[in-house]
Amino acid sequence: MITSRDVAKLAKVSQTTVSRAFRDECYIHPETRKRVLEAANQLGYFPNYSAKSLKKRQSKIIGLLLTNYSNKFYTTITQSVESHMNDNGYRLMLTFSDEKPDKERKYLESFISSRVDGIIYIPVSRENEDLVKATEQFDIKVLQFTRNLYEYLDSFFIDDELGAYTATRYLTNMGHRRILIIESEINRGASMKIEGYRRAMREAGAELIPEGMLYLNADADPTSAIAYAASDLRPTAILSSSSMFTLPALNACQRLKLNIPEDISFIAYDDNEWLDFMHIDAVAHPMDEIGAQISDFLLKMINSKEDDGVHQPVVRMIKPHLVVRSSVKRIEG
Amino acid sequence: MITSRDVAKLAKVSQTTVSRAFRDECYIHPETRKRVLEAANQLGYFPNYSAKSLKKRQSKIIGLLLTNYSNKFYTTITQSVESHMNDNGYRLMLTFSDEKPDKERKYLESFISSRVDGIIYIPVSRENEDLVKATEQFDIKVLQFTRNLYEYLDSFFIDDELGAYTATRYLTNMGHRRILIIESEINRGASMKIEGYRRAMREAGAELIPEGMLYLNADADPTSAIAYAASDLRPTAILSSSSMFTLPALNACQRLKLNIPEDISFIAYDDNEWLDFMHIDAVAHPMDEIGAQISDFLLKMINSKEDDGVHQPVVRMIKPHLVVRSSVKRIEG
DNA sequence: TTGTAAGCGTTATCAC
DNA sequence: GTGATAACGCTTACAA
Repeated sequence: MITSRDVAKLAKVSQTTVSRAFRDECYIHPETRKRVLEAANQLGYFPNYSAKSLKKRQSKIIGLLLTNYSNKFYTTITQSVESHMNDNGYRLMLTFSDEKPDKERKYLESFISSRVDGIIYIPVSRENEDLVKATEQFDIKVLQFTRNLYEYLDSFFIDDELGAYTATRYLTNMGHRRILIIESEINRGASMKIEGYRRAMREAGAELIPEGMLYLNADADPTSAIAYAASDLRPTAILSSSSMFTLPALNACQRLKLNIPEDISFIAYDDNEWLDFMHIDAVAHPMDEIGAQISDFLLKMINSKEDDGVHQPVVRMIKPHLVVRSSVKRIEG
Repeated sequence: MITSRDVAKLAKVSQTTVSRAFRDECYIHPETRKRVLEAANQLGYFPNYSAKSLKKRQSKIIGLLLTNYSNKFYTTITQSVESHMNDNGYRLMLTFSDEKPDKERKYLESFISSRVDGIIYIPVSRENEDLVKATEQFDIKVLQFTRNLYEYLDSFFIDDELGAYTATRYLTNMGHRRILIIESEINRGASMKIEGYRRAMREAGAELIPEGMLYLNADADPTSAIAYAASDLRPTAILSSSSMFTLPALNACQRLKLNIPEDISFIAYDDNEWLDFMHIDAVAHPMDEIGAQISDFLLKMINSKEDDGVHQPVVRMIKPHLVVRSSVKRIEG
């Protein structure tokens, strides 16, 4: 294994000088640097980041802890974040909690032991709050993403209330009153999407019946559940507020022989290219921006050294927008 | 920053003993370990992986170098690989070359400096062969994925010849003779998919005309190009052999008012859930398996220490299969 | 079973 | 500008 010592020997300089040649902040004679770099190249020398991290007390690694990749949203953000982080000299460590607190725990521990400089993560439960607090000891900056579980952490998430409101509002404006919204069971009681839905419905003077809000978990057969609920309620429109349920909802419509938009209107949450192909309206997120914004924000946190005083958590809302295509029909009240 | 020394002090043992308590291979009295672990817990101690890596000369990191996330295939594999690697105590470093040799170079360098234990990667060009060769000096195991660019590297890829053959063969069996295959321009001249297509066509005694093979690059308007080609050739079936062109091809059919399968049959390469929804036949890959297989294979490479002698490269082909739905109509010869 | 001491490959500090 | 020397926080002999 070639080390800076070997390079030093060949270049006839001290090991310290080799180290200097590989950092641009340092005082070093241009010619010396050139000689060192040549020697390094000749020997096939690559600096050892572990040693560097150990000494500098910064790993130049960002930990990304997602739940899974079920959603195009996460994969797009991942790639964007990776690109931005890399542009700034950081490497990305990728993990998935799978919505399981014990996996979240394992990964947070792993991040701490890796001495990552920052963590972007989708919190699963407050079960691992001790670890979140422990990050502070190691000067690891943590950014909550998507969910706002810890009130004292900086947070970056989609304004789902607005997203669902915008979609529902569009439906009510088009004359719809019996709207079925589908949401994940996990979010029951704390769903901002349901809040947005309610607000729009109230504003339109539409009746808010419990049957209009369908909570589903992924394991049960969602298509059947939706078909059942739809044939019961006979809604004029469906708002699939989780990408997990969009295809099942579409399937349910197909099973009930309900054409979109003739027989039923449809809006999906989270846009993608095949929804575009099928001319289905969707609540979309400015993905390119989001990745850049999260990255910049975390990098700023990392580079600021305000260890003193109380930290006022920053909460940044990302505004989604409705992409109108042709899956919503205007109907008569 | 709490170190093993602090823990040692509190537990009234030597620092070595603390180190031992955190590894299960070592001789240590159960009670001592218990005392140490308690002390560690009390102090909020987390072992420092950089120090560990430096000393042990293994980072327990796997570098994953993909081109991008345009394809569901890669995201699924990523999650699967991450999961398997984590089960075996490895962390995943994720990067994207974006098909650019200079980015590939930068990431390979980064992996080497990180002293990753293994690399799974989609090679972009042989421009960075020096780095691929350099990995050997650092005992970094490299696994090519998807593409077989270096004949001396272990390799894991989809049998695209078979995939395209199977799809085309199915079409010819259903009576089709004028089949338009769409392939990426990058692969022109070296496309195994085109090979498979040709073989099936030959076997069916179908005429192989150049117009039947459409090479496209992503930047130009693929929908128009496909629509143009289709209205020219008037194929009875389309085989979109790259997921990049599936939606454009579908769009082209829509634009030409060609219904599937009544007016035109269709098979897509790379399956996904919305193709299922649209009842479109597709060449699918055993994704769950693939992630597990790649991971196991790389881990075996890492754990084997056959530094001696010449290494016989292992080439593993993954067999895709055709998922028949209802986008192919039987027609009369 | 436990402790001592050396060293992994860097960077930081301080001379010169 | 450059070089010696001491860490960084672990693991690995080797000794007790």
